[in-house]
Formats: sequence, C-alpha cells, structure tokens
Amino acid sequence: MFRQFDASDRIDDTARAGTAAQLARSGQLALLAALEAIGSRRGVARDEEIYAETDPADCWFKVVSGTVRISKLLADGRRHIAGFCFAGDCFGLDTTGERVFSAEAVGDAVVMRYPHTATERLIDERPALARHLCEITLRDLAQAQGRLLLLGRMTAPERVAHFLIELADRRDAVRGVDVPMSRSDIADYLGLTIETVCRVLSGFRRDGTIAIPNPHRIEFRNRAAIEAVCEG
Amino acid sequence: MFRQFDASDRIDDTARAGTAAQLARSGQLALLAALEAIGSRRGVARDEEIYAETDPADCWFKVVSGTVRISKLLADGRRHIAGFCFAGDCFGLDTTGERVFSAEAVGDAVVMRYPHTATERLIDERPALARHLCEITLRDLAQAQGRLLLLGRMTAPERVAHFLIELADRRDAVRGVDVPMSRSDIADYLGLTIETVCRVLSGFRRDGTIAIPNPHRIEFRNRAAIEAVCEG
DNA sequence: CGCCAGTTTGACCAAGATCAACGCAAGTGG
DNA sequence: CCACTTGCGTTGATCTTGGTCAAACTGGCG
Repeated sequence: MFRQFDASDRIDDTARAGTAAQLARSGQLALLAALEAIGSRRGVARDEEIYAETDPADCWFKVVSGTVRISKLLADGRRHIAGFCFAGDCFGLDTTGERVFSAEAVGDAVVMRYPHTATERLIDERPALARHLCEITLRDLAQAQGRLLLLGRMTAPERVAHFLIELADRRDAVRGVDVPMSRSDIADYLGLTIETVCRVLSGFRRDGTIAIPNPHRIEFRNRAAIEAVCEG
Repeated sequence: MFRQFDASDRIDDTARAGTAAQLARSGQLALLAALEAIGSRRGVARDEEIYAETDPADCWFKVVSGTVRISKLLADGRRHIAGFCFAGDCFGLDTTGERVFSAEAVGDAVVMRYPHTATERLIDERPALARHLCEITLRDLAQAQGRLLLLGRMTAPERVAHFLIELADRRDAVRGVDVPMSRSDIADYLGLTIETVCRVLSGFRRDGTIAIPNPHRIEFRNRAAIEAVCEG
C-alpha cells in the first residue's frame, strides 16, 4: 500500500505552517517527538528489499531520504507498482498481518521504522491521533481513486503527462523534475510498456513540450501543454 | 469514494459472529445502537441521485437494500464507476468537504444517512471506534489497490472474470450471481466498453464456463475456469 | 402492434504491445 | 588504455487487443 499513512510528514507540514500557540494547543509537537522515540533508522541499498510480499506486517516506515518503490509481482511475471514514496512519505501500514506488496529502494535510501505495537500504544494515549490518521488514510484513498481513473480511462500520453505533473507537484519542482526511477518502473506504475513510455516522452520532446538532458532529468519547456494533455 | 467506511456492516458481522460476552466486553452492540440513533432512513428510486459531485459532504450512508453506484463524469463525457455498494455496505465518507464522486441507486434502494457531526461526537465518546474505522478504511484502501492492479495490468477477460468472482464473493453466491447493474455500468467499472463486456461474456458462454439465462443473471458452469482466467 | 432501451453481434480501425535492433555510458578485465 | 560486456534507453516494424461504428435482436410497455 502506498503513501497510505503519511502521518508524520503531514504533522511536519502542520508544524512548519502553524504558530507555536497552535502547536501547543494541538500537542502535535509532542506527538512528533513521541513518534521519533519509537522509531529506528535503517539504510537501504539500491534495489534492496525493505520488506517482501507475505512478510509479517508488524511495522510501518517513513522515507528519510531517497525513493522507495511499492510493488507486486504477478504470477506470470508482470509487475505492478502501486506507488513511489519520497522523503517524508510513509508506507507499509498494512494491518492485514501479511504484506500484500513489497517495498524496495529505487536508489540508496534511508528509512525510519515504526513498530505497530508502539504506534497503537501511542494511539491509545492520544485518541485524536487515531482520527487524524483516519483522515490521512482517507486522503490517500482519494489519491488511489484518482489513479483508478488514470489507469482505467486514460491514454498513454495522458498517463505520462499526469506522471510528470504528479512528480513535479510532489517534489515542488517547477522548471523540471528529477526522475530517480527507471523507465521500467514508470511503465509498471502507469500500466504501460517501457517502449510506450519512451515513445511518448520522445513525442513530447519533438513537440518542444519537454527537454530530456539525460534519462533521469526531464525539463518543462511548456508546462501548460503538459497540463493540457492531462485533461484531454 | 466507495465502500471506504463500512463501519456498521462490519460491526454487524462481528455481532453475528461473536458471543454475547464478547459483545458486552467490546461494547459494539451499544455502538451499533448509538449509530442507529443518529441515522435517518431514505428511499431512493432507480437512477435517482443520492448525492452529486460538488455537493457538500456532511454525511455518510449505508445501504439497507438495493444497489448503489459511486461514479464520476469526466469532462469529455466518459464515465468512471468507482464501485458498487450492496446491502450492508457504506459509502460517502468524504471528509474533504465536497463530494468528488456522485452516488445513484442502480435499482430502487433504501439507504441510511448518518451526519458527520453526530458521528464525530460518537467517535469522541468512544476512542476505540476511531481506530476501528481507521482499520476498515485501510482495508478499503487495500481493495482500491487491488483494483489498481486490475485496471493497470489486466486483459479484458481477466477483468470480467474478476468482476464475476468479486460479485459472487460479496453476495455469497456459489452457483451464479444476480447482476443488478447494466452492461454499461460494468464497462465503466472495469474500464472497458459495453461491447467488449458483452463479447467477453459471450466468449465465456461459448466455452461453457457460464450460462446467461437473462442479462441480469449469470450462472457458473465451471467456476474453476473463471478463477483460472483471473490468474493468467 | 410498434416503439424504446438495453443487449448482442459483426466489420473495421487504431492505440499500444511485442519483437527486434541499435545506441550509449559505465564498468571490467586483460 | 583499450576491447568487451552489461544494463538501460531509444527507435522501428509488425501484430493483437480492444475500441468504434453500425446493424440486428430482445423483452417490456403504451
């Protein structure tokens, strides 16, 4: 499951945005500290697995640095990527006992690990946290719904355009985006083949919509055009 | 958002499964009664809207009888169906202020309406409820992830086979399933066209996998074969 | 009976998958 | 330092799946 529980990053955001008085009132600073106390840090090498399908799901994670890929291998070898997590995003909050997806580092990454048991104790102490987390999960569910639309109804150029915009929005990039993942990762995320992703990107480049100085960097020459493709 | 908050039906299930002692301990019977107290009943005619996109989202619903369709109209006229809700399923728990999808009755239906404000008061009274609802939302998120896979990577026969099995599992039907929705609804749910849905079903019928006594009834002649299609 | 909405079937078309080269940069070992 | 390999990425040719367009069929209903 991807980004389904970005508790801490949202709390981070609130902390950054709110006044000290607001913070004291909501007690979120203390909450953040409490979360820090129950977490442990772990470095992960490129393509290393953080957890595998069918592993027991006894903890959840938050990306400190790098990019994490949440994926699932089908019986016939097809792969589905449920999502990518960047610094601040959280993942792996399956309460279903067993992992349904696996998580791997796209490049070298650092993650924080939070045991479920400790998290639940924290929830018991602070009932407001549970409702907060529930809202966040609903937000992520909404994002999944958006992706359903993407995968169910959109053409290849629409999917790639959405991917670029999503990437730019999530990384606060305006002029262009770094693309840490491979073409194969993008394809499996968008439900396309590597070749189609390449062709669509090349098409955008020919139109002058984007520039591709190297495979892992895409610059916007005409962002409005990309956004127009997103619509139809 | 579909089935993202089947609080009450799951509580129902637990109530049916658990002993009286377990119920008393968990207090879920009281919870159920409290939910009943804040809800109001509403009858809905075929194709009548329960709420529309952009309506304020100040309540959530539970299907008492009939089938409800959660859908969204795209700018270009295409329609996306996020899900179907049957008796016991809940829907419409958007906390985002404004509806992103609309909900309509597939046939005549009856639903219960629960205001958000009253629900939140109930959550404040019973902190355990919030965690419970959170878990349920996570389960629905997992289901959405499964549908992502379906829409992203699966062929038309695989999608239709999954749909039939999902329908059968959710309605506890073994020999066959009632299909209350139209072919058009199925198509928009699976990201296919009406014609493709028809052709795939006709194909299954020719193979002797299913029988179609009438468009709204599909009987399994060889369930294993359908399940085999689900894999690959 | 004829109309109407929904379903089914067929003929054709196009988007994207598949198969197959080729390019290119980063190792690797002589 | 230079062949050689290896892993990606890109491009082209061809094929398949599912979409599009069109027509026929079905059952209810005025």
